[in-house]
Amino acid sequence: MISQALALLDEAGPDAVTIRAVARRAHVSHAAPANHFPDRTALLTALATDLFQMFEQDVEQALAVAKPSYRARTYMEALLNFGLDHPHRYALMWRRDLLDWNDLALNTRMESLYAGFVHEVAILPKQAGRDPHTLAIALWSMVHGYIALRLSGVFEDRRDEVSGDARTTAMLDLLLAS
Amino acid sequence: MISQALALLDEAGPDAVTIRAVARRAHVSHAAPANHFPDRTALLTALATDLFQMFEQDVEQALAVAKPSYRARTYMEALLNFGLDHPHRYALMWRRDLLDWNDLALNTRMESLYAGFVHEVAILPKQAGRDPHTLAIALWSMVHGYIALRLSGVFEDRRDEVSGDARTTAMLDLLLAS
DNA sequence: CATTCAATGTTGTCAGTGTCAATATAGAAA
DNA sequence: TTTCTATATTGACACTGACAACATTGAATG
Repeated sequence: MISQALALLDEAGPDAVTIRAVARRAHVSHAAPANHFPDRTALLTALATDLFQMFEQDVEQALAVAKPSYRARTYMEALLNFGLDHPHRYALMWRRDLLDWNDLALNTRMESLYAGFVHEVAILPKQAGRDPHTLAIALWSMVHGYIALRLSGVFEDRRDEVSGDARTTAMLDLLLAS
Repeated sequence: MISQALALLDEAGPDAVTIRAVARRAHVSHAAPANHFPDRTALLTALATDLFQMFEQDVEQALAVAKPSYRARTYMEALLNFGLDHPHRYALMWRRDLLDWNDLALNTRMESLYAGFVHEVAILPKQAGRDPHTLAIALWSMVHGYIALRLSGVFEDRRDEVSGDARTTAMLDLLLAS
């Protein structure tokens, strides 16, 4: 069920992940999914939970080969890569109206992801007296906002791919330097 | 038509702004809106265009009474206030799947808004040799990301309203200081 | 004033959707 | 062999966006 939902998501975005479309793709009647997920929100929530888990694996993999002084930065670059490589997945993961934000499994994944990032930020050097949460939120916000705006197409006609990545690097430099 | 759509948007979010609901609210048959908007996307695009215009007026008003050295910051605070005060409006304005991103009127509004911000950033002091676009994108991304994450409810249970605003201030300080 | 015609509104229909109810089936547990 | 739980199916309902056919209205034109 979820694997078919993921395929639909990648192909045509969250809107295309309909119960009936998933059922068709699984060669099953339109009401069969109801036995596994009470409603569409539950299906999408389960899918998003898996996506958070997949992303966390990406991060762990990237951190494993990262220089000790670049761990926070590696974290952000992993987020950036995930978002730009899988726009539909990224979009779904933050769509409050489509997910059950009170779901335990989903919350656990999100907390774990965020806690990992805060930890990397907290062990950054030159943290003298500064609240790591504030810095973590600022950094996360910037990366999230940049991905969201790029996926919205806002920056699309203002620069090409290559210079965009260069700008991203410059942005991270800017904030981390401070 | 649009005023009813706005009312529905504020009450129950973008999903509630359906052609038929707008028609019902206007005491008109379900197909009447088709004479003014070819499809739902066109209706939502027109609504979003108006929202961008309304936001620009907010900004102008705020800038009119802002200290000369705080103009860029005022801009960002206006964005933040708009997003947090009108979550549904803000959400619609960046929903690529619901709007016609090639619409001329919408693009004009967005360009104008962005150009105004880049201008304020460009005239900031201590700009020595730095690309104002990079700084503008970084700042805009951070504010946008922060709003998006707060509206997603990610930060919800991590701090209360007041300290959240304090944190926002701290974030802006952080980035502008650099 | 009468006619024309473009703008706008109405009714009816279609396929697609989420959700529910009633029913069927299969397979493990007893 | 029987029972019962998990799962699948069929059918229905209300809702949606979209289209087609038709009605109304009112201003411009002769």
